Amino acid sequence: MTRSEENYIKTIFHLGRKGTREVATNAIAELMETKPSSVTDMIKRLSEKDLVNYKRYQGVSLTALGNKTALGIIRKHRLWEVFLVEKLDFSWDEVHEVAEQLEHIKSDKLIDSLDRLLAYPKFDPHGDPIPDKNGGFKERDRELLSEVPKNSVGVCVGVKDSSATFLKFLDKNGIALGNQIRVMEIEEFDGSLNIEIDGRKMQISHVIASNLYIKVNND
Amino acid sequence: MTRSEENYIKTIFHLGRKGTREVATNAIAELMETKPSSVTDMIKRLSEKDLVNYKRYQGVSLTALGNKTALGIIRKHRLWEVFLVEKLDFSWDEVHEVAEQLEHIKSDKLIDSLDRLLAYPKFDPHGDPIPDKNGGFKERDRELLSEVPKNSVGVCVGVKDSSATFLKFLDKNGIALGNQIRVMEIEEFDGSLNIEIDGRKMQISHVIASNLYIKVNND
DNA sequence: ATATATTTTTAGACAAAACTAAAAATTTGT
DNA sequence: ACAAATTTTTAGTTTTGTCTAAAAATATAT
Repeated sequence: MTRSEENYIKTIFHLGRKGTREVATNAIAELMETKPSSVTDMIKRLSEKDLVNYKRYQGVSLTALGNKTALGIIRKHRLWEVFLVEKLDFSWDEVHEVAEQLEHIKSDKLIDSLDRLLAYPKFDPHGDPIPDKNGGFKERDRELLSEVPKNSVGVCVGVKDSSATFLKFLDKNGIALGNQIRVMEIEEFDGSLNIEIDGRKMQISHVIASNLYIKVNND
Repeated sequence: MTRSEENYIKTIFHLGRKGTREVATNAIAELMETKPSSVTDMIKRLSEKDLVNYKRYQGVSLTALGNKTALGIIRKHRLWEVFLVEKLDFSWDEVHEVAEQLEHIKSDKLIDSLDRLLAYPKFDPHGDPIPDKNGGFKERDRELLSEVPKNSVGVCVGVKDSSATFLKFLDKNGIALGNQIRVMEIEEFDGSLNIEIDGRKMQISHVIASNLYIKVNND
């Protein structure tokens, strides 16, 4: 598998998660910042290798093999992210770019040893689950902070948007994974929330709340 | 810089060390297991980028920029090798292949942090020096075991041949970096040596001795 | 339902990096 | 020194992955 093929597989996987099964050519092109014609070319190649199901004009989906491949790449990406944060003191907004490169390194021994060094982490620095060796992983029981009712109490366990911009914003406002959160008030008008987070009271916009995952207590 | 360009630069650097300044097209092709015509093509490209000095039929040498580039890649390669051995329990015969991939990862922060994690090592698992951030490094004072006189005493500090085959041979015979070595006898006939290594007496062939570096005491 | 807009695919080009085969330059042997 | 051998380069192809421009299929809107 070439680097480029791996990137396509990964993108198709991510687009397939959130939405319909069949992924549109244009959606892939947009996310990968490439042209639709290039996507069509690559899809044909992936199809020949039995990594995707493809019928012209009908979108594309991963085969079982493609899915397994995607999970392998995601496993590597997320393990490297944990490594960068835990061992090399990267902040959570700096890891993505480097992990994008490291995820393509080919060595089973390397990734298994890394997993061991990190003590078999189950989640990456953004709260996303890390597939195990066989591609298995459990989506953590979590909800968007914007979706839970007033008076909910829980722990911040992940972010939906993991762009550097959003993560830096959270840093600036002292919001981090593991923080205790209580929803004090939900504003009818604009959907903003009054929350208590690790003892501090603050107000956050609906946009912020809809990009934070919370694990609600006694659910 | 593409991966391929980096590999050429690295190869030209290594060939330039051991031998004449000007490196032959054929030598590069042989070491990289490619064809001379491919080498010529690439040399032209590197020349355009001012990484090598090139005059047709006259061989090739690195420019100052090319040299700096090579040292940067070698620094990364050797730091990753240390990481693999120290942190991931790779053996010294397993690191090269993976380091060949890792050396191409682009991130200054990554490599500086890795250097810190490893406590700024000066030598890689084969005893080769690791260039610092600015490309500076000191060749350790060392000699081939085959070159030192009878009764020399010292420490094994490196290998010349770092192929997996040779390294595994050394493992099997309990020879490792850091071992104390005394040259008891040098056989006129075939150049084989009787040595005492960490207390054990053994005989090694001239070929073995000429691939082991020793730092001789009181030199 | 049919014209319009959008999406997707095809066709043809290009750059990187490799190859083979043949030509040109250099080196070597006598 | 000059013919033979070797080394290096050129010329022309190939593969991967991209692009633009145009054609084809699908979706949408009145």
